[in-house]
Amino acid sequence: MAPRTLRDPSSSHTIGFSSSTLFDPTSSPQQPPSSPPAATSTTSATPNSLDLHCLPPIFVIPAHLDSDAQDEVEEELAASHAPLTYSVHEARLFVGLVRSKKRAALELRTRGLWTEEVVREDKSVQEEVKEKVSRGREGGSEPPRKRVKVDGGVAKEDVETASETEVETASEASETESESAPSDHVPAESTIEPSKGNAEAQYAVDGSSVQLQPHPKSPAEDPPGALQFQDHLRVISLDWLRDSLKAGRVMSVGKYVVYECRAIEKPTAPQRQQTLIPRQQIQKVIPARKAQIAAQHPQSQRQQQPSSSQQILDRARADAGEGPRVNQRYHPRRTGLALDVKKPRSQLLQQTTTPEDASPTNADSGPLPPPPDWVAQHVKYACERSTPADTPNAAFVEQLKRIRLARELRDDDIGVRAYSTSIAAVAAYPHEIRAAREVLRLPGCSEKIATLWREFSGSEDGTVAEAREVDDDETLRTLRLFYNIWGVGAKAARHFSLDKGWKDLDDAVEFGWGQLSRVQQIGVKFYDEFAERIPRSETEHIVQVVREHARRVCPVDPDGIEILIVGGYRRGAETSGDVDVIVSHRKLDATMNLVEDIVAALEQSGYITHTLTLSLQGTSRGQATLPFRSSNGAGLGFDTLDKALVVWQDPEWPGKASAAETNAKNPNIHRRVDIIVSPWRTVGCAALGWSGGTTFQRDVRRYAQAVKGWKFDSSGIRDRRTGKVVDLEGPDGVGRGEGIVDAEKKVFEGLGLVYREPWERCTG
DNA sequence: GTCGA
DNA sequence: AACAATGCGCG
DNA sequence: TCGACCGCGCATTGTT
Repeated sequence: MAPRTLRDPSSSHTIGFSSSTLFDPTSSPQQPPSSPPAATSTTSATPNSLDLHCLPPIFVIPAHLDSDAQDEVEEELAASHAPLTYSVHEARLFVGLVRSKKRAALELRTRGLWTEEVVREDKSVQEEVKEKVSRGREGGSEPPRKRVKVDGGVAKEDVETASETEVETASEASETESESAPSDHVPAESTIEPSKGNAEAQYAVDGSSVQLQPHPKSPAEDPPGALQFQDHLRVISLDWLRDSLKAGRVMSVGKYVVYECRAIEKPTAPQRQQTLIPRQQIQKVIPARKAQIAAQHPQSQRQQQPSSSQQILDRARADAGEGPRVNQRYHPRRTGLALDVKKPRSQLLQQTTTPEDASPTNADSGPLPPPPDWVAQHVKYACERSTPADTPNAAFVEQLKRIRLARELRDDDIGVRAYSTSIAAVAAYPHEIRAAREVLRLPGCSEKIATLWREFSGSEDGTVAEAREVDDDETLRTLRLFYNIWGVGAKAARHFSLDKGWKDLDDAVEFGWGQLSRVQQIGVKFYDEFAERIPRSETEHIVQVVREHARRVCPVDPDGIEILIVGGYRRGAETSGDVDVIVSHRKLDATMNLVEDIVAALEQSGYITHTLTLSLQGTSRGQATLPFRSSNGAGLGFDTLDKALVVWQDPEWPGKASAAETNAKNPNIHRRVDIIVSPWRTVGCAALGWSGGTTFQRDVRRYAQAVKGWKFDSSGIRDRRTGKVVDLEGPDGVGRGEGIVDAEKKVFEGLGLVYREPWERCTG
């Protein structure tokens, strides 16, 4: 980690517009303060002689003003008889500590005032374009702008600021601080709070508009009172007030204008023909509008309600109508039609082996492959069938997954569940689907999925419109960006994007760093690194390190430590998004408090850089239930797992030694590692519970519920009625000579399920 | 979106 | 301060 | 036609 000089992270001056900075001409809010913020409040001492009564209604933007400073500003204005207003809608002039258009628009927007920039006519389009280009060059808006790397990216411009941000993030994140930072400044408590200032400082630094902004264009400055542009709103820098006070006269606002705009409708559902206007063109013409347009755009998602749901269904029907011969068979209307074809269909289901119905259909037909048993028998739980990773229908599954992602981003849990079911079924189907009929007989796949398949199979490029939206729709792209932050779910992503109007990670860092939770900050910090896939070899290495540390902290019987790598790795994936590893030990008490010890040891040796969450419920309850267990004869303690979700970075790298002087930083990618500690008694449940794909897991639970009346969890099984523990692994777990996988097999067996190899649990 | 009571 | 509700992650 | 759709622990936020 880069060395850094720190200024007091908790100092408010980066944000604070304190009285002293107000009147200090040298101090610019985005620079390290030239004077401490504390000190004297000159405010009331200066009775001013300005007369601002003929100004349009003024609104003071409170952002970055502590309440004192805000009061002060308002007092000054009031003393000058300025028409202060507290309604954004009434105001025509806005003053505040705002340095960029983007920021200005955001400030107004978050107060319910949506705007679009107005460009003075003396500004040619050419200039616009030029400006855009130069802005782009500056990094203000280039597209793949890799991140927000809270550290690296900014460091170029302002090492101090950037590295400070870096430090904040790190320190906040770490009760378990173990960065190689030589400076041990951090009181671990320095949580989230201070960093807001840093984010702000950083923003000011890279805010491209800083230099560009104050284009003193219109040389014909409007005198303060003259409003040639009645409907225009102007956001002006607080410097205007400061300078006016200093000069003792009302300065023309012209050169202080940060953002000139007009109010527009909050873009809501009804603005749906907007789709017709290619967004890119808008951007080309009026680049400065970009931010607003983007911010407005979110709502346009509604526009696809008619176009996607309804229309597609309609189209589906029409589509189905096109193929008259097979129409009804393909699209039983669930009510009547299904019955109409019921006979032929059930027949078909049972003996598709025979090419009986080969004749009727069109090109994509032919004898259908024999349906697997689970299809014929409508086996609906994914845990009852084999779902290998490689499916002949991968391309279609991919489309379905995109649609599911769109549902996730729209916070449609049920839709997500529905598509997951369909995906799992399609993924389990061993033949390349050649007819919609085949889709229809899959459990969890009905009209909609069949329709999608038709669209898919009929398309040039093997895609469907609804799936393309995830990439094409700007709203969804933005949502996805935020959703991909660890610790940000659908709710928060929508909040950031739709409510706050943030458009990219920079916005989150610049405008909302302080509103992010601790783990979200970590998630942002390592956004790019967490997105990197982990090859199997690295997973193995990481687990080896975990094993060594587990042994180290288990001195009584280090050889008794047993490890199983689960998650995607166990399912055979070439790469994983994270590393999941189960640690167990045959001795019951050996696993007690083991997570904490392992985590502590790994922090100690520098592998764990952050702890995202630590679950200790198992251990604490384990202790409590021990007596309970013995007294309760049959009943075993019901331990949940202890687990640690951590950020991992290998502290060793080639050339580390020589890097000491050069301040080279650890190039190893930060990884997400989940360490699960399970008591031996339930280690089979843990293995089962951590090895399958999501849908496989859900279906294990649904199956256990529906078929057995049990409540399955990766830490054990209970009977729903009696609440008693169901022990499938033996009172002390599997015995000598048997391992974790044996325990897992017993659980399958006890559940009445055929054992599925891990690579048969790839339900997506 | 699908299934089943 | 204690508790409840919500959001999120895990597979 | 209408409800159910995994189950758990932690962290944060809201309520009293």
